[in-house]
Amino acid sequence: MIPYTKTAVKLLMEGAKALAKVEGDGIRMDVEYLDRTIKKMSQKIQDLETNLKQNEVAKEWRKVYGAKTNFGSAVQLGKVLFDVLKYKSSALTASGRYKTDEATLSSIDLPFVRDYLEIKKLQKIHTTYLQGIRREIVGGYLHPFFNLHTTRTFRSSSDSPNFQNLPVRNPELGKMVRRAFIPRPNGHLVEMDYSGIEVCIAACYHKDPRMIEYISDPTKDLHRDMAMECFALPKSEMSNPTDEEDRKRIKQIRYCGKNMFVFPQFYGDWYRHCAASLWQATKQMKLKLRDGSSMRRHLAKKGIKNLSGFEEHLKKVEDFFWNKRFPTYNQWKKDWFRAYQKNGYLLTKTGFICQGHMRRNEIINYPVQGSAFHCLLQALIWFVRHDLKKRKMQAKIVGQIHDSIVADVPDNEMAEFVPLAKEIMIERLRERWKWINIPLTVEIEASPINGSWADKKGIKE
DNA sequence: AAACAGTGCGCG
DNA sequence: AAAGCGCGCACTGTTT
Repeated sequence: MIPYTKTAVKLLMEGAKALAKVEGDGIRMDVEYLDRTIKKMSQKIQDLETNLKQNEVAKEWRKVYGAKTNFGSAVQLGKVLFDVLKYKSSALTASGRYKTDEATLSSIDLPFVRDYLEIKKLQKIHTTYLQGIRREIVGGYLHPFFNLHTTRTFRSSSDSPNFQNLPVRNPELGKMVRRAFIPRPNGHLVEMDYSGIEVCIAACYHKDPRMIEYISDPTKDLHRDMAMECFALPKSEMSNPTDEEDRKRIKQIRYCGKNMFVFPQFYGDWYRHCAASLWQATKQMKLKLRDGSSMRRHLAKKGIKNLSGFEEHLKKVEDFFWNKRFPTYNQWKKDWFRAYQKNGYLLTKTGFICQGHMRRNEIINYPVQGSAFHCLLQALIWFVRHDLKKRKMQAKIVGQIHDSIVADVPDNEMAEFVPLAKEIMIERLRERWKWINIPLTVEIEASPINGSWADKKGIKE
């Protein structure tokens, strides 16, 4: 993929300059907190390891491997569990070895395996995040790199450390890491997030009227609707929560619809794979109905008794999704792929050409992923190279995560900064790129004054 | 010692 | 007809 039009080249050049400024400014870090937490974490992991090594399974492991024993080796673990102890292996890797990822291992009901997974998780936090970040801090500031030249789709990437994959989905671990990121004195860390930008940008390509309706009407909710269809639930089960717990229950089911059906389908997944993850989720996430009965039981009542029955059901859901619900989107995918087959390249809305040997799913996804990021990049360029400078503001952009921008804003500039952010990211962008014919929305969260990134909350506007 | 493939896992 | 897109980092085990 190479930049094609003049405007695309300009976007990359200005983007590189803006990001260089972001890298140079850096983000302030709470080094004392980090050092303290690294120490605590090392101790905790060491204790858990000592415990693990006394387990019967560990003894068996040593019997097999002797001096070569390495509790960090997933290959050894696989042999011990599946060859020696004869547990049933449910999946193999691409090269035919036993799979030992969390999804596979969590089905084995052994204290050893549970503890092993717990240690793994903590080790990831310790080495990749806490230590990995600490190593890169200079003079109290962290300067992650943001690259525009590494990615197939002309998104960005980040490294040393990667600022774009800090933990967040697990709230406890997310907070532990994000607590280390702080604003400059008397400032706020502010995160501005384009909501559902890839879905919006996809709609600018395919222009499916029913999808546009979903995006434009705030009372509509595609993820919830698809969760309902996937699990054969009536609307009453997914609306008007009775209490806080019920709200969480609905949220979990919606999460499954979003991340195990809707997004995978957009990216070119198919019903069997979706069925497998959803089916597993009913058990692993212990999905329930309002009366407390299990999702599996509910499905059984609907005549869906096992995975293959669920696959059949998902096949119908998928068919309806593409052929009845979003036929225009479906047709666009076909036409878009055919055009690539004929021409040998594709052109994105932001002026980039992708060429070379690509698979169908790549053809569908690259233009969307790239253009969505370019919206963010253009906004970031305006912030860094135009508006903040012109207004002589002290606010700084300190990072970027594909569809969100992180800024460090002095308390006395907040009232100016927030409306400016909305103006740049929504109005000005739509003015510049007329092909964006979908309303964009931006969610803004901020830390309290002098508070860390872990404490960010939605702000009143 | 450095490079590489394979695996797993963090994020959008 | 084919069958999730894009990244970076740590670690193991092998090859150069």
